[in-house]
Amino acid sequence: MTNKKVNIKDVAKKAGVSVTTVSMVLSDKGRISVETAEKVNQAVQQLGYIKNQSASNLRAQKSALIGLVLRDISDSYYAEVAAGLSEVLEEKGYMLFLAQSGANQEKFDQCISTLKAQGVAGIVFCPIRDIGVPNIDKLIDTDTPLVCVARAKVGQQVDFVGPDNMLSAKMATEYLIKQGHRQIAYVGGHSDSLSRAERLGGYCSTLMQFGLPFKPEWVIECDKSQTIAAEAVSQLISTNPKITAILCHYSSTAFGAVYGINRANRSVGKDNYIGQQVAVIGFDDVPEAELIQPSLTFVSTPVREIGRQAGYRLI
Amino acid sequence: MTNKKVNIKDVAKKAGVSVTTVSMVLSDKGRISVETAEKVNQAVQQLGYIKNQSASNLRAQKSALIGLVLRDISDSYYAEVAAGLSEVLEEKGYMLFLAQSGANQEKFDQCISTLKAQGVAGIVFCPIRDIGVPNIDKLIDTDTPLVCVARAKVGQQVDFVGPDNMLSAKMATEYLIKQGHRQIAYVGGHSDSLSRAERLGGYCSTLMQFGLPFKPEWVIECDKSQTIAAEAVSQLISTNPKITAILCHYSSTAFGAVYGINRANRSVGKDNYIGQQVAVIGFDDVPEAELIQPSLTFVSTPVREIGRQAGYRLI
DNA sequence: AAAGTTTGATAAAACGTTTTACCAAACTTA
DNA sequence: TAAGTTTGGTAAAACGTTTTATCAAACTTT
Repeated sequence: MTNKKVNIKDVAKKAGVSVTTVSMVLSDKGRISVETAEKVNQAVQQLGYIKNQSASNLRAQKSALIGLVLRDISDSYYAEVAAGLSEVLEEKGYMLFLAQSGANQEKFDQCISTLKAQGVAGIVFCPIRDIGVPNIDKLIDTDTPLVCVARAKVGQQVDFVGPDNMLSAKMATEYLIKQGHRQIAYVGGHSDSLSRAERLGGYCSTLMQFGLPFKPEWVIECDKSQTIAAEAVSQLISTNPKITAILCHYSSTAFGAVYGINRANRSVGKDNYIGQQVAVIGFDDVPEAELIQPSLTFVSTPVREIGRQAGYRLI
Repeated sequence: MTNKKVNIKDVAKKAGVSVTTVSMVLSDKGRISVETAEKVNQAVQQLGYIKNQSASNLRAQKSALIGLVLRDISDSYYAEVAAGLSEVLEEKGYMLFLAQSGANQEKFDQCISTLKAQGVAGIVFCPIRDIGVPNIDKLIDTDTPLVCVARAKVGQQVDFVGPDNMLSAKMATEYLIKQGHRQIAYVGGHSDSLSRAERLGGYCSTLMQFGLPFKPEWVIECDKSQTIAAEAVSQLISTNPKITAILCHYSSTAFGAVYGINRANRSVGKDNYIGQQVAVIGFDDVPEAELIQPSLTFVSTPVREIGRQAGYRLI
């Protein structure tokens, strides 16, 4: 039992044809008769031949590999992007390379570099917070197509796919207004967050569109943690009892808000009468959220679709 | 501006040395003087040389690539595994290939085949439900190291990494018994699920260990969905009012149980007095579960660690 | 100073494909 | 039948590395 890997030469010998012919049969190029094709395919089958992609890529100077760089695949947002991307790539016969950049610039660059060494045909990346414009520029001057996937628009330099934050904030705000709410707060996120800026834009413009005032003191910046959000919300509605609805930047902010609202002796709900209840709308996708906390509403982002779009964009 | 990619030959020319020397400097092999090393490194820097891995792999007949095959990366369990695996691989200089097999056998085989074509140094896979033993055998006869990651032990043929389902069920059961519970049910999962069998084993043996009877009618098989679980639990505790605790196979089963318990006019809680409250323990990791539903307890599985272990095992 | 050894470097052969250029045989056309 | 064209196929060069065998020069030992 020879353990040597079978290569195209072995197949050629077995089929009684030349290496060229085998290659052509396998890649469906050139002119070959049905009989020889049949012979070759049989030989392939019998020997269990698997083409060596490294050799193929080397010679053909191209590959069917796509690189994906993201901070952490266990983040459900990124995982969803990866799933969507993988779906369409697979369909087109591409393979996906996964690289986790963590939160630091150096590792990010290294990921890109490694991917290029692998000869990827394209790269999809999710920028880390503090990646500056110059750094992105550094990536661009290459011949590898790039697509940037992010939670907010990061610049004009790169092909970009992301959610329409402004639109979803508009929708959420409009929904609340149409329910009769007039005092709507926005809680959560950091002031340097682009997605927050975009959503605030949608929030703000919708208020104006309906002739409602925009009050800066109703916009609260706060950390992602539930407990901090709970505290912030509790304080907010205690000092501003007129508030009847809250837009929450993170899903965790929304869950925290539930506790904050209870702590302030109010209750969470969609009913606007008596000003007792406070409506909460969160952004982000929370699977089965309505079952876990029926009183919460979420504006979902089609994250998987974003991944798919990135794939299409690349091809 | 020549757009041709710079290769090792260019570097050699620029540094005024041979190709061999460059290769040796870059891979830290052979004997080279510090000065030449310096020259080479400078040339690399100046030209922005990136090694062509395809060529390298081809010649060296090996690669630093690891393939990961799983059903769906957006499943948080698998995503966590991927993250753990990626962490340790990165550390060791390996790269990760991601392949989604979906739920069908054919695609699974194709994934494996593609990965082999890429010349991966090893494969980590999560078997899909209906992959039979013969199929796994088919994979084994290769020279590519394999590690199987699963929610339950799938056979002895392959190197296996997975959670200790029996142990966690033992712990959960013991915990409940020590809280004073005597009537403990197990709800959720399918009878052909191995992880369920393992957990039931732990549940059952712990009952016996404490001299408690095992009642088959307290073990309910049911679908993953919350609504179905709610219905099943409601019925279970209505017909068996003595039950004071429920082990739930999926986290969704646990969330469903909450509704089922309420529907049966009981309440969820850890207190065992009066037999009014019913304790619920779920398996699986639910991030921030205690904040979402403080009354639920979960036995967590160190999924990321499993991914890491798979990585170590492979190297 | 002759013989051995170490050091630092190199030319050339591989690795397994794809592609280019070319060819004989079999048909078509004039 | 001579000249062209199509068909089915091949030999050999290339892709960019790594590795093997080899070598001159510079030291060490006798």
